[in-house]
Amino acid sequence: MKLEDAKIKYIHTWGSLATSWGINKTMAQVHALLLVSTKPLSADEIMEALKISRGNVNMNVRALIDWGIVRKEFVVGERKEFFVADKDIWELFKQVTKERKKREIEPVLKILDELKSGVEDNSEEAETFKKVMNDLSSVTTTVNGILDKAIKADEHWLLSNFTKMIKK
Amino acid sequence: MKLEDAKIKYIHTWGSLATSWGINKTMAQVHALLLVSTKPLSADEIMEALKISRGNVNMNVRALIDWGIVRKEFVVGERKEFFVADKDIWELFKQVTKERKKREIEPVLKILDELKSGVEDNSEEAETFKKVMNDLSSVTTTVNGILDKAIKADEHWLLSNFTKMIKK
DNA sequence: TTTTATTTTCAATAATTTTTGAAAGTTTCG
DNA sequence: CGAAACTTTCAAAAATTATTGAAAATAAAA
Repeated sequence: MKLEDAKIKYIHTWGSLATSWGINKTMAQVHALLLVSTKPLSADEIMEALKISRGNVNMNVRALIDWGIVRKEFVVGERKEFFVADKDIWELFKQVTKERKKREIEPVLKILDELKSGVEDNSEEAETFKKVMNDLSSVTTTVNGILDKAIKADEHWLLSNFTKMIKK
Repeated sequence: MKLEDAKIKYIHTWGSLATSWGINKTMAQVHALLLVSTKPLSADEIMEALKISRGNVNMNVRALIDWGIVRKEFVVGERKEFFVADKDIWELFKQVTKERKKREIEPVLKILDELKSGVEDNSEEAETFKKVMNDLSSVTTTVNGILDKAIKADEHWLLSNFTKMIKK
């Protein structure tokens, strides 16, 4: 396969992966483009490469910066802004996990905790409900804690712990 | 809080959580409704509770059955079908993980593997690309393996391993 | 300061996804 | 078998989400 075709295939794949996880397709594609680029890219270059508008590039680049997975890079002799994505994939994974945890897990956990304790009723039915809320909260808290640990870990840690687990 | 209000709040919360993870809102709400119901529900009851059409109920209930988290239950003296969701939340978590892994992780892993080995080019640029694909594949494979382990585990296992990890 | 380059915003538009509802299909019962 | 009860399908409509593009804002250069 030709390098350019492989890059395009990767960018497409990343776009659909994002869609299936509730993330904007273009946002993922801009990130993918930067990730496989050997040099910082300007808004114009991103527009050209992905055939999207300036406004779209701007919004998605800002979102990526907000997620902490893309940053501005100054290029000598250039007035416009250039962007890069770090190539450390383990860091990328941790950062994405951290953001999703903050945005999409923790607020739900908060509501579950309210629900498990906020119902006064003591009927059989209410107890069943509270049990379900409690179990949802418990599993979610456990997963959340594991993700926390992963966020702080280095890749080697994860791999070695994983290997130990497997062997048990 | 009144039990009915708490149920409604939970159903709404689950719907938006689903949306943010790329899952149909109604599908999640039907599941949430069944999860907090103390008895099997018919299509008519689901329509009434969520104020949605028969077609919508049918499609989403089928999808939930396909995901393995809802099943039909026969009710004596009734001709129509009734549905239930198992209340074992750890099992639910494992089943959802299993399905998402199969649907949304493994196909991507396959493509990454093609990309990391399918580029003939040996330029500096091509090597950078292959390195990125390789790292993506490696992190994804590790995570996939951990999920595999979780799917096979019981809740106690996860909790105890997690506790051990934390202490290190 | 004025001009020019560049970035940002956001209302309008387009694309995508979800839902409806009625017709067709199926199953059960008399 | 034929009718009634129930389920499924899917084209059209509605709702949601994403994108455009031009005007406004900002920043740098002259």
